[in-house]
Amino acid sequence: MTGAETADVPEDGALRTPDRLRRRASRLLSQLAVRSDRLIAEGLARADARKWHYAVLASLQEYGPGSQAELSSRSGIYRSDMVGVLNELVERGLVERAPDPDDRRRNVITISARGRRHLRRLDKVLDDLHDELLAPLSPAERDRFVRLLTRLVDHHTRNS
Amino acid sequence: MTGAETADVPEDGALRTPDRLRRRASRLLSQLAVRSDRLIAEGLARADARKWHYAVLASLQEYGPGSQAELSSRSGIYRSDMVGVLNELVERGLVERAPDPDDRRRNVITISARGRRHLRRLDKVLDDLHDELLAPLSPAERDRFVRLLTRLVDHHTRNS
DNA sequence: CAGATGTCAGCGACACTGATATCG
DNA sequence: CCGATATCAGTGCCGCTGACATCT
Repeated sequence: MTGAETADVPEDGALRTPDRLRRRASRLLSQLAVRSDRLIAEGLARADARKWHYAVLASLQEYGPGSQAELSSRSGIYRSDMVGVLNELVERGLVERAPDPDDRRRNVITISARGRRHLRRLDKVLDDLHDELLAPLSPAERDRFVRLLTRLVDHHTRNS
Repeated sequence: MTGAETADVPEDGALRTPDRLRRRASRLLSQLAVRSDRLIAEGLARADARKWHYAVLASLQEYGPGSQAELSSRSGIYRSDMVGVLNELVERGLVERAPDPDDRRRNVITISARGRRHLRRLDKVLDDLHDELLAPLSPAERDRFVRLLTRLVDHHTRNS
């Protein structure tokens, strides 16, 4: 039953199960990322938001107003995509976009009072969603998981 | 400097840094998944392969020949996308696609000798790529990481 | 002039849907 | 008739590229 004709399996003890396919970190990672993205996207959609909205609003509250290019590097959204996200946020009255008098190429983006309220709500929504995402893990495990993820992400972004 | 006007941060000790944005598991997850996908895709491309090739070949070797629908559920590729992947594999002589005499709706897919050789090579390539992916982690940490990922993926696929 | 900025149009990959013809 | 199968066309999202006009 367990594929007998191929014996190229080492005595590793770690990967001798027949599901080397399923145990590959890269596969697990992209599978989980897809589930996670969907979970988050659907949860935020119920609050009439997308994850980019949160990223921009959070970066505005934490680091203050800024040009679109600045917001772009803060939040990880491409300059090209920033435009559309800001259009949606302005439309909803969550941020204000005003031309910078000191540098007329730029727009200064500021979070509004309504935007701050919305952000607080999104933070709660996200807390709940992450509770759902990490449900099978204990608090300590969640912490370890986030720490491992952080180290990996840091490593792969430093080497750009 | 550390955002003073908002005090909705509990004394958790875990998330009191101003980068709640960056520490969100969902964000870390999708960021890392993107990096990982790219790393794997580029590595496999150098061996004239894609990750779907590996998935199909590995599932064929481990579970034996099968119809396209079977391969689809084994490997997680959608039936619709299976067609194209198999076209590429047949083109390269790595699998054989023959109509099933017992059920003329089906094709029976079989891995070829060349496919088995190719699979062994891909397994080595993937080992190296995962070494690169998980570089900052010790062997024990890699194991823990994979275990955590597995539990999360399992949880989110059981509840379909 | 080089370089930064905001904007727009488009690409390729991916997970997924829907329709269709064929067959059990 | 229902259900499964293989195939094809197409959608929406995402990270990313290229080009452009404007301004420093």
